[in-house]
Amino acid sequence: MSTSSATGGVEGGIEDRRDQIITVAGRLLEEQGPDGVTMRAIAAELDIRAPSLYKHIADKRELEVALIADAFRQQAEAFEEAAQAGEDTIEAFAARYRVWALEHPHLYRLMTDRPLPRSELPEGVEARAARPLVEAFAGSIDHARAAWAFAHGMVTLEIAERFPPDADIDAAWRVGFAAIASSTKPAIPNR
Amino acid sequence: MSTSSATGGVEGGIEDRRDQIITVAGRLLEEQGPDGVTMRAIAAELDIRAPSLYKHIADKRELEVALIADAFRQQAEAFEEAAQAGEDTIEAFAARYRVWALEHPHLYRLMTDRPLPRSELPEGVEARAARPLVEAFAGSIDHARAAWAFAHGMVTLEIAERFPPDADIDAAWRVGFAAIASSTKPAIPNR
DNA sequence: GTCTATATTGTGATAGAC
DNA sequence: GTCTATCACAATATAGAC
Repeated sequence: MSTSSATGGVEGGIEDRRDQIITVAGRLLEEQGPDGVTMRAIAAELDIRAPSLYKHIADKRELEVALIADAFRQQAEAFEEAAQAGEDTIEAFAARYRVWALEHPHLYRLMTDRPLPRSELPEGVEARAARPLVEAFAGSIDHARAAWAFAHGMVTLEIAERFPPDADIDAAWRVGFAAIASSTKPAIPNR
Repeated sequence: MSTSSATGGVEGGIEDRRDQIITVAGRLLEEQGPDGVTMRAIAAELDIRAPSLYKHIADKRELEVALIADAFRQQAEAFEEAAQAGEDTIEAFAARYRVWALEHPHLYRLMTDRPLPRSELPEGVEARAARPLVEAFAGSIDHARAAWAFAHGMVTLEIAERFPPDADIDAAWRVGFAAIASSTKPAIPNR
């Protein structure tokens, strides 16, 4: 996990501690879910007491913002990696999106189920993660958004275990993305 | 809201109180969000003390299950109402789905963001709510599921206020559903 | 930069009297 | 069926010593 701080600068010893705190918070989030991320638990992992954390971060919200910023960077890297490997089709991005989300289900929820703290996020992180998909749709923002909503719905229902036990999730992905991917450029491979 | 109890029977005075409790819980959920639904708050609305609630329900989970069962009934009614009015197209169901979800955002989340307590739900409620959409897709369960995922993704991102402020949400609905609705029967009106 | 002590606030749930 | 009293637990955060 890349845990570079939201503020970005390198200011010495306290910055290291801050990074440790964020890293531990992220690990607790994925291993134990949101309820596992308490100030006490974070502190315990670092062998200090909870009040000491407040010398490094203002409050718990600051931690969440840092985790969300990090999540966007990870998503962007996954997409950019795919593009560099020549896998810049809509289907390839969908596959990456699904894999990343299922590998980080709690982080995925943290970054999607509430309004984004956009003013506190580093400039451009959201746009960077979105760019490859928009480009794959030749700049059609509405199609890109529809594709995103479909992927988000699928991933969300899969994470929440809300599909019926016998559902063929792969099949739903296939027909859904086939429909949306082909809607911009009907009979031509999408690039 | 139809608050008939999950057990179904009419057993006299205590059943009425149970229904009142569920009704109040549902109202608090929508008015104040999930954190507003505390046993103390429910009791206060009914002018009794929190411990008295436990003479009518076993625990808080039983309340949630009852609310979810009720939510399915409401959705089913919305779809069946549309079908009876001759609005049995995929687009019409999508519109109903969206409206219902946006009118009951917290209830919608309660019923979608965790695994369904299927064994505790009255038989058939889930299938009844799903049937109209599956029929509109001529029985193609994969297409119905893809359509559901798209609608769920849209509604969820809308409720969470996760779209960028300038996003044209209606446009995304249009292109997304046009793609999915036309993927089964390309050039023919979908019924 | 870490500590102890503590404020403050909250939750779901039970025991037992009436 | 309602009450009072209370348990058992947990959370974020601050004050002030060292």
